[in-house]
Amino acid sequence: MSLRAVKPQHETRTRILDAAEELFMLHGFEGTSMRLLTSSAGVNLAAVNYHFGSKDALIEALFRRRLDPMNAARIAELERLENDAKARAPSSDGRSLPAEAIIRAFVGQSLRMIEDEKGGGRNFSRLLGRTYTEPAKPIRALIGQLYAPAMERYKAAFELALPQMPREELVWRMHFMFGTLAYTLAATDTVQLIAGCKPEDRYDARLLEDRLTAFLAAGLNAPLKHNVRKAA
Amino acid sequence: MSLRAVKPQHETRTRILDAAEELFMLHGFEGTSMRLLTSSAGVNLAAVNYHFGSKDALIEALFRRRLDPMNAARIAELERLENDAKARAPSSDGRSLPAEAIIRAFVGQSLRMIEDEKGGGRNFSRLLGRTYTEPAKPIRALIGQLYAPAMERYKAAFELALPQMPREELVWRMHFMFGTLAYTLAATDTVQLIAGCKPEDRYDARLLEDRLTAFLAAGLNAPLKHNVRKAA
DNA sequence: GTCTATACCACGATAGAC
DNA sequence: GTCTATCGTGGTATAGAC
Repeated sequence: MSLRAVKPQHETRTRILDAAEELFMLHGFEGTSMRLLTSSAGVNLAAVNYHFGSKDALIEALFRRRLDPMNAARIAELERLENDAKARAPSSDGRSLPAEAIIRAFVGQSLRMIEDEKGGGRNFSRLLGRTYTEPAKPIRALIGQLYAPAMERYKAAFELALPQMPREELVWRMHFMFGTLAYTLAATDTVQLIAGCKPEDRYDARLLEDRLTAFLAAGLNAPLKHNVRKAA
Repeated sequence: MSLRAVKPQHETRTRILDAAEELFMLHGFEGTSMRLLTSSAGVNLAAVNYHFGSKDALIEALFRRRLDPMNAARIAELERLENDAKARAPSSDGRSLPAEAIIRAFVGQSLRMIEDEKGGGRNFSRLLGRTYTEPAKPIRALIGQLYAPAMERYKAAFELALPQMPREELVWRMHFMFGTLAYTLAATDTVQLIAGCKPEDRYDARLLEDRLTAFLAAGLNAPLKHNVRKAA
């Protein structure tokens, strides 16, 4: 057994990714200079270019590191719920779940990351929430691509849960839901628009999950107005 | 009577502001260089510094130009609704309005700007939606400050409309609502997370207002769960 | 007052020595 | 893997022309 300390694989890569997560969250992608980033990570200025190729490629690696496992967990959670429902009612024709359970499965994965690690997950959550509206098109495209598999599964689940809802209206309401989730993630340190709201405070992730799920489930199930029906 | 053409006051300022609105929307604040901005506006590189002082000061002027009238219109609209309600039921003790009417008054001001001008208002809408989660703290602080007067009035209106709701829950639900609005504004060209949604298409602002108002009103009026009651 | 030309330092990226 | 020098470009400041 060797006495030397375990040398983590790609330690430099990890140090860069962790520093990038925090600094991108604080100052944005363009607002974070490579000089600040590499000096914060304790690595050489050229290390990012060596390990990732460019600043953009670093950003991609940063999102893949967290988003791939997160969306895999989302899909696994949805399938677990569907299998449970099928086991409990084997005669039922579909794998239909209550819309609220689908919403909770989706948002829970994001919200739990807020209080997950000593800061890494929290930093990433805020960063992710902000990135839904990122101006740079390649980054938006990447996010869309990383979300696509989970998004398809959840969209199908919502269609099963709400067979009476026009498809176009469902798409809009899903759109609204992701907006609310994105803002909630980003807003752990965003504009204090509303007096009395202290978004800097420590969160009870479970309570926030309950609040957000209740809000979204009610919105998703809002009564259909006539003009909306006609447009669909 | 002079024959010379009317020389608009501060024409250079206006050209810079209009170009900045489009370029900041397309590439973000940090992603837009002063050299691109000034050449697009057809003005000298130093013109921004002369007329505004700095890039940050230009950003502030850009938001003030649209946001001050917009929030003034919001307050005026709310007061108009309240006076109408009072006139119709003079014996009523409060100026209480239905929550849905308050929501519509607020979001309508933003959504109508999407199809307002030949591009300026539309550009600004997207930019504004994205800026709620802007990383740069001075910009977030500015937005919060510009919204503050309208926000206070609308918060008071919601408190009148929903006297039974715990204050903390109301603040969270207002938070969710602004997130949804922000995302809806920004997402006219954002991530295509959901297959089948074509956010680039021309909007019917009135239809979008109906969809969004219905979603938000249902979320705001969502039933209160026991744990949320207890936390409040 | 308004605009132009130009200089200054920091940035991202890269090539090549170690 | 690391370090350094270097290139083109970024925001900013200012001197001076109109």
